[in-house]
Amino acid sequence: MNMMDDTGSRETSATRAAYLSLRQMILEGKLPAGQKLKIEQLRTLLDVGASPVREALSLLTSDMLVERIDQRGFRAAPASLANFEEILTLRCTLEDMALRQSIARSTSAWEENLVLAHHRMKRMAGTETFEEAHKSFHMTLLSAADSPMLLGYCSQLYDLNIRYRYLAARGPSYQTRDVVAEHEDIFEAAVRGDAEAASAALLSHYRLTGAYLSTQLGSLYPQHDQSAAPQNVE
Amino acid sequence: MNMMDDTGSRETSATRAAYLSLRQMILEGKLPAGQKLKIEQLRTLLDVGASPVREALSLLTSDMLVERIDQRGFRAAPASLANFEEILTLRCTLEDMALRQSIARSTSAWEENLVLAHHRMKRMAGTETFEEAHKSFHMTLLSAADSPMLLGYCSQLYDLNIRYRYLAARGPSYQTRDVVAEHEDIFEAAVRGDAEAASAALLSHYRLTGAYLSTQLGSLYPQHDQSAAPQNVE
DNA sequence: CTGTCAATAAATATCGATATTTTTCATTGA
DNA sequence: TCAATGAAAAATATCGATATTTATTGACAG
Repeated sequence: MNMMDDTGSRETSATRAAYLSLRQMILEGKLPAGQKLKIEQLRTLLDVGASPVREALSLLTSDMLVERIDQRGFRAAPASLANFEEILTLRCTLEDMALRQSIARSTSAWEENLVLAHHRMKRMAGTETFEEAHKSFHMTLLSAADSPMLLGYCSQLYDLNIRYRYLAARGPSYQTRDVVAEHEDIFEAAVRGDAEAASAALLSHYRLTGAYLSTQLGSLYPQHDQSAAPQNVE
Repeated sequence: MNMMDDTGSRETSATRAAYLSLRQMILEGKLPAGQKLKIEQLRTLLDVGASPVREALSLLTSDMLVERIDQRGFRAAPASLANFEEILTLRCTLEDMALRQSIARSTSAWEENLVLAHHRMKRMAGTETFEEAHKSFHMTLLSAADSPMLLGYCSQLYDLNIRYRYLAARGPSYQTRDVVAEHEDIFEAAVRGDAEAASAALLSHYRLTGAYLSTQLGSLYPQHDQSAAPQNVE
């Protein structure tokens, strides 16, 4: 006897809850890049046992958001200008590939999903859920590609990029480019089935944002490049 | 009071040991694709507690060798012809990219490493450590590319591919192609600094092996795609 | 027969308590 | 003064014991 006295929801494991919280905190920079992540500290912060925390951190390793150092704990993955640029390059290559596949396999269901995702993103502009809708739009673009691993990489890289957006937001000024029009271009070309134009618009979108972020980040990272990100254990 | 009566060695954490063992077992097919991985079973098999096992499995999730289903445990990642082909495609794209970068940034140290890796691989032909030397050769080829994440993906995909080689080895016949000459071609072109030729040779190498594996696998997977087999062995 | 439901069995998830490292920091001997 | 050293403190890793959840089975009603 005991049970769900928590207000209605419940339903997830402690590990999953910890995973989602930690992930969000890292993406938003509440847990700064490179910072040591102490179990005991997180344990009390999230109010769960040590096991779920450890497991959540292990899981976050898959996302390259956390690094594990054998026998000496975990830390939030470091950030650097070089890492950001690598992410940008990889995204351009992989999303280009995925987008072309997706357009080539376009179906009416996909088209409809895309229309919806685009509409919702515009609707959400400025609100808290914009970030979510924005990712949804970009992933929907790619979703007709029949290649789960490729889509997984794209999703992962997208998230890694978010972290840099939050980081850049702390820099000097804020952007003023017409992102809405850029999305419109991508959207139109995709629905039209024009892979060439869609890809060009998408890459341009990323590169413009990338250039902007780079300058912002440049003022945060003088020039010390340091030890980038050795990802795989082993 | 207590202590290391284990014969001298020791030195790694239980989690790491479990990680390496499980990884090897999955790659070699001793833990068949799709199979449920029960904690208790593995706990006794590896002779460690449940925590290291769980953590190792979480870690293997990063490598896409294990799937985690919330609240109902882990299982070895399923295998399918479609998955194999996806891996092949991604490898071709990513290794092509990495190889070109690597050759573009070629240094004499890299050249020397490559000569060594190639020599060792030839030396090891037929022995137990060939697999290791073979991977080392391929990764050395790419190693001058200054892109840790890209190399991480390549390494991961390489490993996923190994699993299919083991699977295919159970199929009807065994290959008779001149793999040594193919490696020689790649090697020569790379040292010569001819990115175009090296890339062509590398992709051809992968596609030939891929075509061979596909036919072998075709006879193992009639046409049913996936959903795995929730079977228990023992 | 056949599908539903409750009781039981099995497995997963989580906690709390140690054992083992790593880190820190003051001390000592050149 | 400064490096080497060695406890003490802090943190990680691991175990063993439960709580929870999912899977199984068999009885019973339709």
